[in-house]
Order: sequence, then C-alpha cells, then structure tokens
Amino acid sequence: MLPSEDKYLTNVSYDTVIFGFTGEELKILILEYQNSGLFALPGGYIRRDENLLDAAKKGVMKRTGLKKIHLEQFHTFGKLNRSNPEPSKQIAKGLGYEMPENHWVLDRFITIGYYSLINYNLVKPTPNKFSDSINWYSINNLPPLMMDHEEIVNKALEAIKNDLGTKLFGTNLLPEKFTMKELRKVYETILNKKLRRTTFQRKILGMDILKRHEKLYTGAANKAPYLYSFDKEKPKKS
Amino acid sequence: MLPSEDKYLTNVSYDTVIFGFTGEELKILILEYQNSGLFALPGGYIRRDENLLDAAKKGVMKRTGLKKIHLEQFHTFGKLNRSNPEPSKQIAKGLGYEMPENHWVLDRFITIGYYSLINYNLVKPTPNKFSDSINWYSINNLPPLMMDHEEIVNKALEAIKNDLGTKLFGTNLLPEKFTMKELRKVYETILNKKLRRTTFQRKILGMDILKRHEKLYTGAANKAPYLYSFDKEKPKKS
DNA sequence: GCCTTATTGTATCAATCTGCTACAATAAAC
DNA sequence: GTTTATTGTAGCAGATTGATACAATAAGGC
Repeated sequence: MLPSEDKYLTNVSYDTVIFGFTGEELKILILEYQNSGLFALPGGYIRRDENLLDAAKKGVMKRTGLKKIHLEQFHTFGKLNRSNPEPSKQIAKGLGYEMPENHWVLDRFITIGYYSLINYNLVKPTPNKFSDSINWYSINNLPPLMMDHEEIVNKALEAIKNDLGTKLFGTNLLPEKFTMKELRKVYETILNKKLRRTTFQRKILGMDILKRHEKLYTGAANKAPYLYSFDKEKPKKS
Repeated sequence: MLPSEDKYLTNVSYDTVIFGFTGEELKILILEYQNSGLFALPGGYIRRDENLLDAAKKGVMKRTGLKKIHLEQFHTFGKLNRSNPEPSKQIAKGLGYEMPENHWVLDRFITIGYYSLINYNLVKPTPNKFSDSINWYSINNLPPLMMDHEEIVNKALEAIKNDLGTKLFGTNLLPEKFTMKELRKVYETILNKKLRRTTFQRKILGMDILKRHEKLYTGAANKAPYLYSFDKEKPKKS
C-alpha cells in the first residue's frame, strides 16, 4: 500500500499551486490529510517511466477532474532543512500504516514547483487516498501549511505576477466568455493593485488578442458590457 | 573513487551555465572528459548534507576559482529521455574505472539548471578530476554537447534575456569600472540586437544605478569616455 | 413614455517615454 | 593648428500612458 521504491524516483517530488478565481479573490487548492491536521499543496512523486511534467499534469488532472490543463514550472526547492520526515510519518499513522524508519519517502526531497491557472467553476476537487479533503482557500487566508509549502505558494504568486502579460493572459482563470471588467479584476487581484479602467481597456484591446461577442444583459440598470473571448492567434505586443 | 550513494542524493543533479563576456561575445565554460571526446556543462551531485544552491555554488567556485559568485536558478529538466547511462560509462572507462551496471550514477537524473554571470578575466578555469580540460566556448560555436546540455544552454540564454533589466543588470560580466559602450555591448550581445547608443545611455543613466568616475584615456584619438560602476543602491525603475 | 442611476465604450488632451538627428566637446595623431 | 573618431547631451517628432470627460445605454420608478 505504501509507494514502492522500484516505481518512483527517489529524493525528488513535485508540488503544484493550483489557482482559481472566484470573481473577487484568488484561491488555491489545499489538501488536508486524514487524522493528522496537516495541510499541504497537492503534489507527488515521479514514476520512473514518466516525464516530470507529465507526472505533475497527471496529479493536477486527478485533483481537479479537468482534462486540459496548462502547467508552468516556476522554481525548484532544495534547501537541506525543507525536508522533514515527521509529516509523512503522521500521515501514515493517520492512515493506519506502519512506516518503516528507513522508508524512501522519509528521506530528503527536492521538489519542483508548478503553478496552474484554472477555471474555478469547472473544478471538482477530488481528494486522493491519503487525504480526506481538498478545498479552496483564499491566498489571504491560508491554513498553516506543512514544511516549506507556504514559501512555495509565495514563489508561485511572484511567478504569476511576472508572467502576466507575457506567458500568461489571465484568461485561463475565467470562463470561455468574459467581460472586460472581469478580466481587469483578474489582473488587479494578481498584481494586487488597482488598474485604471480606461487605460486597461485600451491596452488590452490594442493587443489584439480578444474577440468580441454579444452583449451581456445582467439585469442591472445600466449599459450592458460586451463579452470577449481569448483569440488563439497573434499575441502581438505586451 | 566512484561517488558513493551514502553521501549524495540520488536521481538529482545540477548543471551550470557559466557566462563570461570577452568584449565581443558571450562565452560559456565547457568541460571535456578524458579519453571520451564528450563535452558537458559543469555540474554535479548534491551531497545529502548541503543545500541545493550551495552544491551548485561550490561547483562554480571550484571551476572558476572565484570566491564570490551569484547564481540564478532558471529551469529544472526532467524528461524521461534526457538520461542516458552511456556518457557516464564512457567517462568512467576513459578514467580506467570499472562502473557496475547498476551504479546510481547510471540511473535516471532530474537536473536543476543555474546560470552565473562572471568576469571573464578573473576566471582560472579549473578542470575536475574526471575531466582533462575546461574551456571557454563562444555560444555561437559550441562543441556537440552530451545529452540535453544544448537545450539547457538555450534555456539559460532565454532566461538571461528575460532577467536583463530586472534581476540582472549585466554589470557582473564586466570589471568593477566600465564604460557606457562596454555596458551597451553586453546588452546588445545578450539581447542579440543593436541598441540605439543615445537612447541606451539616457535610459541607463535615468535608472540611477550607476556611479560616475574619472575618464578613461585609452590613447585613441577621440574624446575619452567616463568610467562607471554599479551603485549598490536604489534600483528604481526598469 | 420620461426621468433617474450606474456602468460601459471611447474620445480627448496633457504628461511621459522612445526613436532619431544634430551638434558641441574632446583626445590624440599628423 | 588641423583632422578624425568618439562621447555626452540637447532637441524634436511620434508613440504610449495617465487622467478627465462625455455620450450611449439597461432597467427601475413614476
């Protein structure tokens, strides 16, 4: 029942920071292990017969139920003191296993961090066999995370800030069609600052990456906004 | 004589792309292994009792003879097909060792890539005990590198392009004091495009990160340029 | 219908930044 | 002193961004 050493690479793991956007704030998926009170990022080991990236993708697909996801590697964490056998022992104990003292999962690990931006509303958070829950937590209100997982989250936040506007346009966090205001909210939340409405609209439209669709009538007593979708062509300038 | 499994983490290594600037082009340090004709990036394994970053730093210090170096992690390479036991076997053979078929260094490896920008003229390239030479090679004229080391170099080049102007100002590649023309040459070489002399000067000076010193009289029959040094304060805007 | 209210899409103008040209100020050779 | 190559900076036009203004709605209240 414990993962076998023959199947997996030793001393290496991956961890994923899976971002979703509620319309108001950024949230990430956090696992809680059974009977241990330990909170952790979704992560795992790399099988000897699969690519690193595929291992991480498979993990995210399992936890979210999504079939098409985009992962971006942002940093690898290899400090000596980041590894700690206690959480794994506790987790095993909580599950009723006896963990041999020299088991490979208790050894030191170097972990590769990936982030993923996904549509909050399409996700079916699915716990794994070692955890009894997986839930969305606001990045401003995380539970105490085990080991260095909080540092990993912070690095991921830095990374999405830097990637926004180049690798990343924030549309992954929104439904297929969205309003300009929603897109701006995404940018404001990730960059953690207010953006000028008119300048933002002019700049994004000037980038020529959006397709305009019908109007959205929300029932509100004011002018209805247009819906846009990401146009999978010509990302011209940033 | 072969590295022992007790001392090192298995399945993980680091590789470093060490950049120097000759005044005309970017070069990197490449090792050549004895009697095997194999060229490789300087790299190594991580001791169980040291941080990942320290392992990589130690490696760069040994290969360059420098005491103060700055490393930047840029990517981790984990494709299934990147590992190949043949080079290690050949290297061992070239050294006269017998390498057991199941030795841990023949196993699959995930490698963490770091780059370093250093002053070309201060370096004493120093081979390790497995290699008979370490030399500077122009990035436009590299020897055929083993495994995926060429891909690692390309990723490093992308990374320094992106980091230039934010994390990195290119002054690491130059001596303590340098002229504006030299700094511009560094930027042009890294970005691989010509920059407008006047605009570059205005922009860099406007960033307020340089201190101006005395003039440099080279003996050339024209106006002498000022020398500048990097001012370790207030990196204002990019 | 007509007026009100909140919001959206765009225009406008000033302030700033960038590309480009021009030119005075050299340092050394002749 | 004259010549030549290079440097530092100014000046101007064009592009980009910040800030304000305003017309065009959607629906609710009367």
